[in-house]
Amino acid sequence: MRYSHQREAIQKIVYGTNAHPTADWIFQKAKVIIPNISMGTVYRNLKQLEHAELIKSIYDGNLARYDWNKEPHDHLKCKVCGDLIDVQLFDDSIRTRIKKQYKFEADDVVMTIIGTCHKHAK
Amino acid sequence: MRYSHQREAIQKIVYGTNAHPTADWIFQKAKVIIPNISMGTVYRNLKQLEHAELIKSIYDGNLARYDWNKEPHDHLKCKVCGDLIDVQLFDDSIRTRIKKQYKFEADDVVMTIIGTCHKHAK
DNA sequence: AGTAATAATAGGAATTATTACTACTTAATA
DNA sequence: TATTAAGTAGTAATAATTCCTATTATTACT
Repeated sequence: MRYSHQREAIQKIVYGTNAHPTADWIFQKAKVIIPNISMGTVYRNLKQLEHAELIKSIYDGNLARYDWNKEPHDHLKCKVCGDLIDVQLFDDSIRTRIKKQYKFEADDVVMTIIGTCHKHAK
Repeated sequence: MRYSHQREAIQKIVYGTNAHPTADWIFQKAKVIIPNISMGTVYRNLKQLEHAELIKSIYDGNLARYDWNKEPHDHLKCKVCGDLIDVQLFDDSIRTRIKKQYKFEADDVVMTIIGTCHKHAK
């Protein structure tokens, strides 16, 4: 993977937020630095960065979001404000359990807990 | 919600398979029964059935799938054959734990385990 | 049974997220 | 510094889903 100004900017944008940004959000930020950057460049580089394991992609419903946090972790999704909050719920023991119980070789556990975050407590 | 021939057909199709069908799969099946049914009708009714809690929707990556199984359950997604397998991994204790630990009111736990199913064991 | 009110439909256009294509540009390196 | 192949901008294409509108069908009320 050859260096590019565009990819460096995109990586810095993802690394600079905890907001689990979408491709479009990243595109808007990138335009400030590189005014004529195109959406295709954003998608291509996000895919490359993911492939190089420099970022992770997560699905929020039918929308892709990106995360600099490469450690296995889960998300609390607040249905009021839409926030995605990083949490650490399960350790590696889940993989062994799944393997034993279902004869399934687990690579990745993708978990999202949908509910209401503390900001909207009544 | 008023009766319609179309909705009845769509519900029966979802109830008649364990394949976690997509909207388009359901559309193809529905056309056999109602040749000039339209995609909009399929989507509208799937949404209504979900709202009436007669079916559940699940996201497989960025693609919506539908499930007659309304009990809380999780999915093993095989990355080789694409199959989604229903499993029961966690009980209600997870909700209490999430509430205590993160002050988050959990409604639904959406979990997908990505890996390789027993059919492709080497 | 006949009719009025309105939910639901078919068909197609519009939208949204994402990918593909292509001629031009730029980073790596010999 | 000249070569070459990866990367880019700009735009067209695709896929999934939603929206729109004139027409149809179900239900409620005579």
